[in-house]
Amino acid sequence: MDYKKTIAQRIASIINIDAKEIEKMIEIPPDAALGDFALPCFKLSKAMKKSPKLIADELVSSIDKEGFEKIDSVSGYLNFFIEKAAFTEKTILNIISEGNCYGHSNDGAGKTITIDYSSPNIAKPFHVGHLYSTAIGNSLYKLFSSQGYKAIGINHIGDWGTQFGKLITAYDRWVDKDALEKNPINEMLRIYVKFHEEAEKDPELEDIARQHFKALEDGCPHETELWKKMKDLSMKEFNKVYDMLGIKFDSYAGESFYNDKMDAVIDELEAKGLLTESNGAQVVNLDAYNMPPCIIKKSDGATIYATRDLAAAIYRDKTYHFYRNVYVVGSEQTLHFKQVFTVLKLMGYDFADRCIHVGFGLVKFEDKKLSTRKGDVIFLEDLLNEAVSRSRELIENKNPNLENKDDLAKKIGIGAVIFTYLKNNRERDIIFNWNEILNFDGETGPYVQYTYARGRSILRRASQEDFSAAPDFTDMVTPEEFELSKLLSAFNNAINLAIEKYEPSIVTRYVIDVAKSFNKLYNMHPILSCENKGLKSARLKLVEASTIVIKNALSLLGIEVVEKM
RNA sequence: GCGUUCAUAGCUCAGUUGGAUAGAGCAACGGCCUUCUAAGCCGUGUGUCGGGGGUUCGAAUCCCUCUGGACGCACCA
Repeated sequence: MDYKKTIAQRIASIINIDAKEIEKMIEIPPDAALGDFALPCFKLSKAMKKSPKLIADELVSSIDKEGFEKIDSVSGYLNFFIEKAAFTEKTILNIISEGNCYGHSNDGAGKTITIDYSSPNIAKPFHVGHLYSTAIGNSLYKLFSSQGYKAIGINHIGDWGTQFGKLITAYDRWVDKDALEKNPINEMLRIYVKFHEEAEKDPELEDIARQHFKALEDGCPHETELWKKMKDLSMKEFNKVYDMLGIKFDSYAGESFYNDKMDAVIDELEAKGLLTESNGAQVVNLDAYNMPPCIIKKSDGATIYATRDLAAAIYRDKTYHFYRNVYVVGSEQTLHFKQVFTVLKLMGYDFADRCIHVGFGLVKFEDKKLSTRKGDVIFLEDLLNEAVSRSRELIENKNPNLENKDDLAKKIGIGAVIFTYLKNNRERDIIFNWNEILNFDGETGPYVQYTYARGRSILRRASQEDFSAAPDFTDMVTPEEFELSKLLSAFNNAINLAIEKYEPSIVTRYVIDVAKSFNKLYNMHPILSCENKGLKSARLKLVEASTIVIKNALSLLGIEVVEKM
């Protein structure tokens, strides 16, 4: 039964206020001792011209109490206590029958969501900053998919732009071809950093770089060949990281993919009278929107990222007919996306309103920013490897007899890193700290995985016992059992909120709560040695339901579970 | 200077969209493994919710203002 709805209907039948209005007012008390649901009567006070306390008192005496243990009136609040056994039984059995699909729905059937995430730049290292977009985007992909949306994961690879002019300039002068063979990203990073050092002394290099990029756009063979080579080498490296993370995309259409689609966009802007010339560049003036102009074509005739983003948005609309077009890109680009969406709107594209920029904070060191240009970066691969070897060490320490230790270490270590990235509000900056990210105690990925493994261990033992009894929930009334069941039943709320706010951390927080609640119960109430047969069986069901929810929730975050650890 | 955004315990952060005594984790200290995995559980302490106004029966949450930080502000992405 949907308690909020039921309560609202019963109250609506007594007083003359719409049930939906009442439903919105119902809340969950801060302390379970106060009740499971509550209706604050302060808002009703004005309309009914009575004191909140009197309203609550009158409702208590007249409301239908079926399905509730008791209903209290406490200082203006109407507090509802639901019948525990009936609730836990229904919740738990429902979760088990839905299994891997628990939490899923068809709410988004027929709607397509394009999600642009990860999008690293070719010829640059995939560093710890890139994981933010990658992890958030991947989780959103799974969240939307779980609700029946058709999600399209797009890796908008940064394989075009002025940086290639710089790289080609640097390649021509300083590349070490042996080093490039052995460790392509390192060598490309080295010459990219050297370019910026040299350009400080000799600004002419910047001009040469721009010329090379223009030549690339015009299809000159030398530039094109080098571009291809660097792209192939980079993609190989990126795919190594995606394999470690277990992430795949539906499309790798990067910036270069739109190279032949930009002229049409520029023509269209021209035809719609939106282009003006300013200091030799072609721009769309956005004064009316209190924004700087959006540059479409630079004064040297080359395009810029805004042009490519316009072409990409139009392409995605035509190709996917999206319901939402989501960009998981750092918050520092907020203005850029506002400009692009506004230009789309000015072009007459209504889908502009369905384009969403999902921003997130910076990953930085304690004292400074990560900077590819200066070479101040930590490779994500190094972080992941470090996390894996740390968890491998812990396994050796704590449980050396486990099988497949390497595989376990990988799932735990990488899961820990992803979990950390998805734990907090995405708008927050992440201050990169090795000790913190490699700490596996407390509210961490390993904690949740450990909880799952504990639950699975109990279920394994139970299945080996010669035990069978029909589950009987009538005695399942302790606060721990009831609280855990309530949490498990709230999985969908967490998912829906996460989707509404494009915020995976809501699911991360939720699964931490489930794990905490489970561990508390685990320590207080024996399960396998429970003497009441019916209750033991019911508790086993609760354990099973808990493992299902943990597994499904972690899966929405892109994290795997382990059976033992 | 303009714009966006943030400020909650020593540190890192939650806070269910305005509700009941503001909560976790880490760090510190103490307790719990001959009983289901101690990567766990239990206990102990700390707050002018950045300051000041306002709206409201009621504000960490909404509005204004000040202070401090982050990010952005046309030919990088």
